[in-house]
Amino acid sequence: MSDESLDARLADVVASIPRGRVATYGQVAELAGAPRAARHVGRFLFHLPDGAGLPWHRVVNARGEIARAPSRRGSDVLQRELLREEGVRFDLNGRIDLADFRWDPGGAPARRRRSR
DNA sequence: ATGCTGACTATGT
DNA sequence: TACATAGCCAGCA
Repeated sequence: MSDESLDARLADVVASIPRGRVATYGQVAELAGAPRAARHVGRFLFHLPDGAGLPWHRVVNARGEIARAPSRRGSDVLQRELLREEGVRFDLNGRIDLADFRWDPGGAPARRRRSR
């Protein structure tokens, strides 16, 4: 198996992130079959075209913060706004509480916070 | 093949 | 809690 390239699997994983949830780079990498390739996830997203149709904004770093790219400057602002529209709440530090919004794949259907 | 880079993560101070 | 350093792995020159 794994005939497809890692990028193809990364795309599949990112596309699987449910709305209103976020996943860390390491998490996506692990699900794609490369537990230590968190950095590669960033590279993959960087190469990702605008019309890829992938929820790239749902991928954040392990601290629950939005990573910033040298060339994609401004994407961090857009990302934060998109997430906020999906119901993701940011704290005063501009960070996401991963304890509540981190995507739990395969497991339970992730109960929704009573933020409503 | 060898070496550098990087939208990262974990650990130490 | 924030900043600094080391380790990782896959892509690219």
